[in-house]
Amino acid sequence: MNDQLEDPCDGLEPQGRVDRPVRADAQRNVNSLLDAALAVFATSGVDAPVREIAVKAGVGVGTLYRHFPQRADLVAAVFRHEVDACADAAPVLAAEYGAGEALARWMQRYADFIATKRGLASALHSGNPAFDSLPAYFQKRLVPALRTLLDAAAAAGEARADVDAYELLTAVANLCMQVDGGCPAPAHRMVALLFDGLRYGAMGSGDRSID
Amino acid sequence: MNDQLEDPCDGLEPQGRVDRPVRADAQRNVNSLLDAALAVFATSGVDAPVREIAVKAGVGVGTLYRHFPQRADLVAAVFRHEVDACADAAPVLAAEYGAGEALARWMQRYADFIATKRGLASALHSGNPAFDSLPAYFQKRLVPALRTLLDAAAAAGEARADVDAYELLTAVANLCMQVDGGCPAPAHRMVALLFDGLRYGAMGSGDRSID
DNA sequence: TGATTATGCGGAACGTTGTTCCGTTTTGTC
DNA sequence: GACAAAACGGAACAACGTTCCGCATAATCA
Repeated sequence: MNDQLEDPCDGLEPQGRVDRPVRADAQRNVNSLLDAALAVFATSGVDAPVREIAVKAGVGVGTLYRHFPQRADLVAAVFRHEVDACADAAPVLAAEYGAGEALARWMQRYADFIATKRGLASALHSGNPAFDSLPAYFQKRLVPALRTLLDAAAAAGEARADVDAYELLTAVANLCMQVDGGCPAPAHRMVALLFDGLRYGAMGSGDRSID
Repeated sequence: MNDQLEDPCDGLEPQGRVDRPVRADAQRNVNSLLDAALAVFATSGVDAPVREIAVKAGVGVGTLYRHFPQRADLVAAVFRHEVDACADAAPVLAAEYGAGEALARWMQRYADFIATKRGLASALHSGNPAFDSLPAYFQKRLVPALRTLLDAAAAAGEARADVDAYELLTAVANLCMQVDGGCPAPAHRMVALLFDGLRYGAMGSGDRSID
């Protein structure tokens, strides 16, 4: 797969110290909106009314539309925000735990992320151009994050070395996509099983086939 | 897979000669609505406004909602109508052509059906209970239709005998799902390729593996 | 054929949605 | 503190799905 993709995300949150600084209240409201949207999407689904999100964020709908010109832009921003949070968890876990444990914990973290994105999956395929860049962003942020953990675990002899990060990512996604309802326990068990497979492969010669 | 499923579809179109006959104008309007909805969905997608469908059918929205209490019910009815048309084409083709040719033509017919159902695929997974029975209906009508053609072609030595109807059905569906845009030519070529695979298997011993 | 009645029809009207607009408020700068 | 630019709030608009009810009409019996 190709890593030399254009970055489809910028200019939303971080330092825009060119020309004019972002006003403090604007920055605060963007954060409030992202938090509120995340909470509302989790409870009422991605089809929840924008007004509900604006109320929960304590802003008017005009403010919402100032920062996210279309509803889908807000959905996409929340998605990117979550992808970022998941990717950023990787180095934190790597610093806090051993290589194998960090990998295991991140896979569960990623599984939780996927499990809460049921409504988004169909939105992604709705043909709305606001979602066009999301798959690439997903891949660009998450594949390197997992690859780093995977390589470290392999170097420490705590995971097999012949697993592709992208394939593992989609495998876990498919695994968690099946379970319905709010209960994450079955997905957790399946992911744990998969991780044990990684661990098992590290014990032998390393060229054992996965399937 | 199990064939002893409840029939999820009845009481919509055919003879309701119990108690009271269906009024002629009502029957006519239902047909007009199904025709209009099919045309509108094809041009504007399944998200087209109900008013547009009512206008095209030459009826008021009240009439539409009398026959289809919810928008999704109309979508589901159109889907079932199309599934019926596709399934009913099988015996017609079988009577008109030789076994191999009938199978080939039906597969193309089915591919065209799938190719025009892009918007429906995401609607199916939207969680709306109006769509719950559709996958079962799809399977119940189409699997036997294909199996009959497949068996006849195998008996005539024009197709291999070791292919499961359901698997072939989903394979063609996946094949046609990939292509985007209105051009059906690539899907047709892929399906033709698949059919040649069936034919090829018939020449040898018959136990050659497909993949 | 004409009267009767259940059945069906039409489209105005309602509630909810995404989105726009503009007068007012707030923020950063001199 | 004064000023301009930026951002805010929420009423208002348009489009949608759905409901409602007065009116039309097809089937039935005389």
